Amino acid sequence: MIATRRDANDLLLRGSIALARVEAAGIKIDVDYLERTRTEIAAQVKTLTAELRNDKIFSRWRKRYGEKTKIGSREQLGQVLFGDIGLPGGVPTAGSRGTKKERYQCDEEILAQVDLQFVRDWLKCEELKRTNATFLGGISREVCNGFMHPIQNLHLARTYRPSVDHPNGQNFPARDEAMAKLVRTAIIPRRGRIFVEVDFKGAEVGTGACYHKDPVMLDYIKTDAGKMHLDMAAQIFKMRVEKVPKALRNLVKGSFVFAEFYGSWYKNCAPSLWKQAEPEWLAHLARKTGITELGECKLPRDGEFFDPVPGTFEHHVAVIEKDFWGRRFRGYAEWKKSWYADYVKRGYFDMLTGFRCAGVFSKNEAVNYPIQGAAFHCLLWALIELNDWLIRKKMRSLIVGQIHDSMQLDCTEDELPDVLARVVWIITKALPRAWDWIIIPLSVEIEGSRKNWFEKAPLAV
DNA sequence: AAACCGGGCCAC
DNA sequence: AAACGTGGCCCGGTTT
Repeated sequence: MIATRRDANDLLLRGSIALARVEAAGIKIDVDYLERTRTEIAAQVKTLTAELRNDKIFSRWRKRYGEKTKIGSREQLGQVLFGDIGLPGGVPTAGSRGTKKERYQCDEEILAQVDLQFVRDWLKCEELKRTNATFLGGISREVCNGFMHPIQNLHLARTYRPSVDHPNGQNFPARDEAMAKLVRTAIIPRRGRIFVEVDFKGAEVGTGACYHKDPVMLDYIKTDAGKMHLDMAAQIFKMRVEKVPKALRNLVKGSFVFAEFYGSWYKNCAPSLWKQAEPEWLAHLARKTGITELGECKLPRDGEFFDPVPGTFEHHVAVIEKDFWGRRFRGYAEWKKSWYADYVKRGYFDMLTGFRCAGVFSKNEAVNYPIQGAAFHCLLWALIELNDWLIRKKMRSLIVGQIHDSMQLDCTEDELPDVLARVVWIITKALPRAWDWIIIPLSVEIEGSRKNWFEKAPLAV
């Protein structure tokens, strides 16, 4: 059955009702830990700030800005480092708010190249301040009787994805181990329960394949979806697949494969890969190919195009990109083209889940929205089913959150096996039966902890 | 003082 | 021709 706009409306309504219950349930917070940690971090920030103020770079900063000196100002730091001292690396850009005033770009990537203790300490200090303000502070502000109740929105994103606010429970640190620990330790299950996270494996890649049906992609998905990142890493860095280090595979996954899926291109991917690659990977590539230079990677300007120079990494990535879309994932590329052409002709496009997007969209938007939206709708469908079942069975276990392709549960010990079995059944069996456009196998990853979100580990079903 | 905006950074 | 998609939120800086 093809999903209709009526189906989409029903999903939105039932989804809103289910998410209202998620909001009401709320997530338990270890308030003691939270407030203790906020105090500790504040003390660390104070110490670090005092050290920064003793540095001779800060004297220079102070001399220049006087009363206006603000130690948290990136604009001022950039001016001092790259303007006054004249360190290399800073790029002046146009100022904000239509003013012509130039300022130096001063993000972490640029600052990481400055070999000064002052700058390393400044970055550390800012990260701690940000963690305390955005995440721990954000939770603390919203805690009520030991629970936070983030607002679940289904009507804000152009993609028909969800968003969450007060606080945003979808962007708590995960990748940086230290930051993740600081924040996620505060998220705990109710007394005697287990905090569970159910994750849709490869939700977006799989949903994309349901649109374009690219045979190579389908093959990867049916055998081992992760293999494509390995293959691309091997191709780009001229290694045997078995020799590709995990970190390299992850770099290629993020900075090439997914970037390309979202619509990036070699002019952006090549510098990103080059800058993040370990020296030994680049040395290996140099031995194999003679490539020792990134290349200019100059973006088109005033109608002028700058061809990559053969022998550079830019050129190398351009060639691989051509192979990526012209051979490896040709079916995906052709789908993008015809999908966009159809949209331009009609002025709208429909998702596999029945949602219609009408309006002005760029090519990247028009090909990404339907994938992102429908991928989330799979999770939403499962969340609604699980919620209904929990109510029907008078279970005490609760759904407490959702992050696009995962849901967080707060399960009682006695219900845990049944809940997990049901969730697996809903996603892997009931969902593909309900939506026959799903032509790929669905699988889930389940983790949990009796302590807190950070301590989560795989759970056996 | 409030409103607004850009830059930056967190997640998927 | 176009060129990384979607959000929330913090801070600093500027305008109202």
